[in-house]
Amino acid sequence: MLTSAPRGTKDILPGQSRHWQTIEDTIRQICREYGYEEIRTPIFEHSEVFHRGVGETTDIVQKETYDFQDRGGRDLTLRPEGTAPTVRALLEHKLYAGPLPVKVYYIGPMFRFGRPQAGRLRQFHQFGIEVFGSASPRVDAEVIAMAMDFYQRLGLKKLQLLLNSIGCPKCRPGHRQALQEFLQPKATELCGDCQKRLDRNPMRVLDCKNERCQELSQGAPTTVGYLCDVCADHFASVKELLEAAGVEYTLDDRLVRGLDYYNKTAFEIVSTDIGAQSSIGGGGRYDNLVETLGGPSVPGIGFGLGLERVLLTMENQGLLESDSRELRNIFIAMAGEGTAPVAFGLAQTLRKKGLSVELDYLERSLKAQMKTADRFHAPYVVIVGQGEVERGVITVRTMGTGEQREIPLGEATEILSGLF
RNA sequence: GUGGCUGUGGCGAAGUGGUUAACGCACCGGAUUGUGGCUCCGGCACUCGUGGGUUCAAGUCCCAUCAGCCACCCCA
Repeated sequence: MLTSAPRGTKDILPGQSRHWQTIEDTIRQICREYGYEEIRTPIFEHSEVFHRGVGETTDIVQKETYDFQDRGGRDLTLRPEGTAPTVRALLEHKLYAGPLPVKVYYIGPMFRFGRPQAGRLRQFHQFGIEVFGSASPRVDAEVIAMAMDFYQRLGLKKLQLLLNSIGCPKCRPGHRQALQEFLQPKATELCGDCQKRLDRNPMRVLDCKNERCQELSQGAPTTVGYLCDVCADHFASVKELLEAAGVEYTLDDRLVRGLDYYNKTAFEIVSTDIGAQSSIGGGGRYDNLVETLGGPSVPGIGFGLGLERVLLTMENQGLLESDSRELRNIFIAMAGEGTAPVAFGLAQTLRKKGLSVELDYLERSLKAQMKTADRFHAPYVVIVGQGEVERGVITVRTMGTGEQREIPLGEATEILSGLF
């Protein structure tokens, strides 16, 4: 299949790349305003980074990673998410030893092996941020508010912010036990996956999509019901701060994120406009991840937003302009012997003045060149004809009105750049 | 990994097993002399995803395979 991109990957063609650029511009802008600096990590890491970071029991690690060995026999993995690599970099460069908190963002491709469908690719892109070194609920609130601000700037509508707290290692055992006791009697009726989860990670039963499991877990003990004082206070503060910032949220006591490293605050943003994969972003606090990866005890929190899903939502909400062609300021048409050097030279000087200038590369008829100029929506066309060249002038045609006038070649640069 | 639907020119889309595979859009060229947008005329398919098979004959039937789409699992 030499002529098709690998399954689950997509070329971003010129008509689309414009939209990516506007999203990226928005990202850079918002990060500047919130005080986040970019970090760029490799797209592959030693496999252990993800196995230990994301969690061995996680679906992502168990069946979705792109693992390979390089020629030196190293076990490597294409990154399926951005947090673990960021933490690795934090440790490697001891960023935690500098001023805290450390606030970074990243944009880039992620890789997960799964069947492609609407809003799901094997190579997709995420915009994520991470904050290290503060356990304060202020950071939780800022991170969440920033995510919502980002969507808002792009014009996304009808989004829902789901919020939950899944507690910490102190309060989780209590909840875990209560949950297991609640589910145990019904164990045989749960789906296969959940029967395994019951033992390993019973929380996950709560957000199982299986209808029967949903019914069975009705009324089950929730994480918020078992929060320790510290976690409860923390959660209350996060909510209070969000309200103060005017960020609307929906409490969802079944929201349990799929990555093992989360604790306390967990959130997810969903859109109803992109098919079955409704989540367009999510994140949470991970106060133990840095330690898990062999570093000091440094609290962290962050989010990861799926850019394809953002784009999909924008598309389905009619937020993308359909006109895909870049505009040109000036098109230079030429016809006849000896006109090419004049046209070419003029194009260069105009470009150096900052104008977007197009000219004919196919040696086509003047008529064809005019058509091309029209397609570029060039407001002005410069016609360099043999007669003009001999007289030391060029013709400038205003496409909107069809008016033409001749100007001396020597003054062309000044006059033309003065039009913009 | 599982399931459903689909696969004809750059795109969209016809095509009851049997001559030269419609049409639309896009693209290219032309409609007297160097000029756009409208109109008109013309041009543009030696693998009908690929490989097998059935048949006198297959784009049209069967199988396999690949790919796309959608859904499940899970997630962004």
